[in-house]
Amino acid sequence: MAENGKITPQSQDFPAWYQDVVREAELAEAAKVVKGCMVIKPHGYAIWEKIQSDLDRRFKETGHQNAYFPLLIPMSFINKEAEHVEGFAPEIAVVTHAGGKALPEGEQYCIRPTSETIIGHFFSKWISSYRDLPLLINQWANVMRWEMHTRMFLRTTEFLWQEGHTAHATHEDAKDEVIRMLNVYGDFAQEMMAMPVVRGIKTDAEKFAGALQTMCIEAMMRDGKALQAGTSHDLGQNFGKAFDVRFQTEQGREEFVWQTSWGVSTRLIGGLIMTHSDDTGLILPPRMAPVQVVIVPITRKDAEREKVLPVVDGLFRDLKARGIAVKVDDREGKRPGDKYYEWERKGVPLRVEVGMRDVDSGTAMTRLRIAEEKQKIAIDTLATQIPGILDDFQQMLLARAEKFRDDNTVTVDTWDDFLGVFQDGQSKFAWCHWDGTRETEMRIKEETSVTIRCIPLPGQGPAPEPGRCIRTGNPSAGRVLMARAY
RNA sequence: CGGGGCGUAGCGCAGUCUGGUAGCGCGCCAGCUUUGGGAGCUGGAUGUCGAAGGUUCGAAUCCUUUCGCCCCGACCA
Repeated sequence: MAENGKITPQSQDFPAWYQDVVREAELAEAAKVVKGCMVIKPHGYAIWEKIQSDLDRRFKETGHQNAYFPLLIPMSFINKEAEHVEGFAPEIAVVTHAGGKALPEGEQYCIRPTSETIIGHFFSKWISSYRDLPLLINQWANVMRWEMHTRMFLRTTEFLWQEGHTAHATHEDAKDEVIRMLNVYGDFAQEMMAMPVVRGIKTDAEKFAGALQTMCIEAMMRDGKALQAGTSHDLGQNFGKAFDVRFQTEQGREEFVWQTSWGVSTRLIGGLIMTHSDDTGLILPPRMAPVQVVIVPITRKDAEREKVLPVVDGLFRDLKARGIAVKVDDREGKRPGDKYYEWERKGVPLRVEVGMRDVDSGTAMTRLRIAEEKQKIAIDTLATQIPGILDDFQQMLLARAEKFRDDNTVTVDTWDDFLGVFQDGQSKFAWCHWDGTRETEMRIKEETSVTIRCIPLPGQGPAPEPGRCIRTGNPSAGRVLMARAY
C-alpha cells in the first residue's frame, strides 16, 4: 500500500491499488478496533444511498414492501434447514451472554448471517390462505458473517445489504419472481452503475445454502476477475417445510408455500470501484455520483472574488435547478491544483473552473474525469449542456467497461489453452465446455483455483452447442463462464 | 487453525542488535506571501513507545507473560 496521498498503479499491484483508492477517495477505512469490520465514510455511504434509493424504487415498482426483522436469530431457527446450517455454521457469531449472565445453550442467539429462517418463522404466522399470496417483502439491514479474509466492501465481517423474501402459491410464480428480481439487479447494474453483467445460474456447488437454484449477475473487474454482484434464489419449499409455512388453496387443500430470496450488498461499491477507476483514483458514473459537478472558482484578490463568485453562484443555482448534484469548492487556503486532484480522487465526473479570464471572456474551463484535455465552454450555455455531457459520460463508461470485458473474454477448447489463460494468477472470462459434474468442477477448482461463475441464461453467452468438457473430454451441452473470482 | 510480519505523535516510519530519559516525513495550528494542475517561509502544538510483570542506578531497547492487528494457505454476498 502506498503512503498517504499516493495511489499504487493498477499494473504494479492491483489489490494495493484498490486499497489506495478506497482510502484516497475517502470511501471507507478499516475499523481496526473491530476485527474485519469497516467504517463507511460519508462519501462511501453517499454512494450506498444512491444504490439504495434507486433499487428501493425498483422494488416498490415490482410490488414489494419494506419491513424489518430482528438482528438476533434463535440458534434453533438456523438449525432447522439442514443445508442452511451446514452452509452458514462456520461463519456465524453467537450471543452466549446477555444481561450479565451466560445464556443456556437452548436460548442462545446468532447474529443474522441472512434472514431466511426468522422470516420463515413469521411468514408461517402471516400466511394461511392463497389470498395472502404472493407475499413480497424486502428488508434493508446489516448482517454478519465471520470471514477469515476480509477486504473493504468486497468481504467484511459486517456488511449492509437488502434481502428480498417472497412467498408464492406455485413454483412457477416463485421462479418468475427469481428471474424478475435478477433482471432488476442486472438492469440496475448496467443502467445506473454502468457495469455490464452476465446473468446466469450457479452450479449446485456454488448455490446458496438451502436453495433449489441460485441465479446471479457476474461482472468483470479490471484485473479480469469475476465479481458476483447479486444473487436471486429459488428456495423451493425447503424453508416452507422447515418453518411450516402452509396455505389453503382455492380448492381447500393445504400446501407449503414456494419461496424466493434475493440480495445485493455494499459489495456493489467494490464492484463500482473495480469496474471504472484508474491510477488517479475513483471514477464514478454520473448516476452513482454523490457530486456530479464540482465548480472550482479561481480567485487571487478580493476584487476578483467579487467578480468571479457571482458568476459561479449563478451557475450553481442553474445546475441545481436542473437536478444536478453540484458543489462549489470555494475553500480558501487550498490551491486550485490541490482541489482538482482531490475531486478527481473522489470520482467526480465533471469539473468546471471559473476564473477572471473566464469571466472576462464569458467562458469556463471544463474537464471530464477521463478526458485528456480541458474544454472551453460558453458560460451561458454550460448549464443547458451539462445534463447531456453527464449522460454521454454515463454511456461512455458503460461502453468502455463492455469493451474491456469483451476484449478479455475468450472461448477456450483445450486444457492447455485454459491453463495458459489462467497462468500466474491471471484471469479472464473463459467460455468453456463442462461435463456438468460436481467432481470435474471441484477438480478444476483444486488444480487452478478457477471456478464456474455461472451457466449463462439465454442470450448471455455463446449459443448452446454440444461439445467436449475442457477437463475430462466428456460430452457437454453448452459452455459455462469460468474465471477467478472475488 | 498452520506459516510470516507488525504494534513508538492524527497517518507513515526511524530508533531496539550494542539500555542513558523521544526523533523524522506528512498532516494539524498561527502569521505572512501565494493561488489557471499537488505552494513557500517563519513560528507552534501533539506521545501511558499495545498491556502487565521482571532485571537494572536507569528500559521504547533485555527477559517473561499477555492482548491486538495485518499478510499468505482450506469456506463465503
